[in-house]
Amino acid sequence: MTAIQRPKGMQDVLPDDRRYWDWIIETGTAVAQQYGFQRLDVPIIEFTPLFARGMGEASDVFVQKEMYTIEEDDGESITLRPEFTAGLVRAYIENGLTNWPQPVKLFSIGPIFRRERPQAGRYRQHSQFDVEIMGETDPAADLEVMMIAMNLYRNLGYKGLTFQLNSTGCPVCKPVYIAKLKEYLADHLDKLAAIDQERMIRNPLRVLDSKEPGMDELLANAPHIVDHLCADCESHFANLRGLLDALEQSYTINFRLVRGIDYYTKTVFEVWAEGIGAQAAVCGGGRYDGLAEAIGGPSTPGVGFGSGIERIVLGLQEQGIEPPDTPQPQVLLAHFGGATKTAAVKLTYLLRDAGIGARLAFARERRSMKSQMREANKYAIRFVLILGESEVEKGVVTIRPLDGGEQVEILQTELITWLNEQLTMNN
RNA sequence: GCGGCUGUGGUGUAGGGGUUAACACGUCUGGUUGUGGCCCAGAAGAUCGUGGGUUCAAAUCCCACCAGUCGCCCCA
Repeated sequence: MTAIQRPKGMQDVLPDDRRYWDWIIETGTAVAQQYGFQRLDVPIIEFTPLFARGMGEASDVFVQKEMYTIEEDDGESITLRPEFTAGLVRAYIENGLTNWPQPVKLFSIGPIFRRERPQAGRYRQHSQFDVEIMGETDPAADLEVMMIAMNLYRNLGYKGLTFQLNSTGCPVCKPVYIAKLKEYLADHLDKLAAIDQERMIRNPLRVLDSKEPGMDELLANAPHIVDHLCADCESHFANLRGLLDALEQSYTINFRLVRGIDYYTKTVFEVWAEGIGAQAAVCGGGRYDGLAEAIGGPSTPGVGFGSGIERIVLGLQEQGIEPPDTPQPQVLLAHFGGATKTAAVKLTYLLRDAGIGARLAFARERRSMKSQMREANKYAIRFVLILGESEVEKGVVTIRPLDGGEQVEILQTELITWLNEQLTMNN
């Protein structure tokens, strides 16, 4: 029998990688809070219709088969969340946040699930840092979520990021544009690959995102949505750009940036990083003024983004950026079994209660000093506290500094004071 | 769902038909009685991804499957 393995597309986050996660989550939380956002967590499972609605017919079939959906005995269909936004909007409506002072600024962190074929930077379970503003149409709200993303990456020391920006219009101007795009593509049908011909029928905007060779020129000459926005969308977009310019935040207007789902309106954006494979977007988001209504709530504008933590980690590692050191105990208690062990255990917990991190050497029987010293060395311990028979008898502890300093003997009653002095030095 | 590449101790690799599968790192033990790093000595740890086939003989060649990985599709 072979040992059971983890399911496809699921990752174990080992301590070495986990350092990055903690750092990212900590940094993201700090940035969001600095902007006045509050954390709200929603369940990992929601009723399936929450995700099915609002996505639109084009993505319906394709997207839904990539969800982890469970049909329950009582006939309810539930789904492992494939995104954050729908759940947060649901919670906003269900818990009456509609009656809080508007807008409501929220963030969340956690796993999401998509049943796709894994590749670099794309896993079936991945985690997102997610930020949303509900109940605000001001382009300054769009700016705010975008800047949270940028701030996060900057605080992490990320280099070489590009802000990709586009507007996807609204229910008024988007259909008009799609018709124009379709018309143009139909005129050049012979130049389209089979896959793009399909896309043209199913979800024409996606043709803009085509990876087929030779599409650059054809698409450059195609109608671009920013030239076909209605007055409202046009001014929203101009306004947002003006604010970005005022902050001297560089960005690229990318007319090929599209989102496949119907609920997006006006602003769409991504942040791209180099060196993490074909899935270069480290962050994707936009405005979704139609979503709340689509899931049965009051019409409420919203804007937000999700940023994949695994991809941020990949990018940081690619750039050789190290997370800050995580705190480790700086003392280890060595002993020789029997009464010395009991004394060591007691002293260990005394230190821990006093807020001093301590590692206790484990040993079922008498264990050699050498072995315990080697252990201390492996974990970058600064002081080995030795409790042997003679120390226990005298009520002292021998302190062996591992940095080459002189070995000293201290009264056990003075140990905490002594350590507090030593450990604050050089730190 | 489709395609490319890859599967040898914990990790990284060598071995590309012939008896006990090699090396490095890591792990553990020891180098006198209670003292680390470096060094030295030793040990543990691999059904060579799984199953079939070819052959006197397979880690090695062939097929299938599985897993990983990269890309396509899709991307909320």
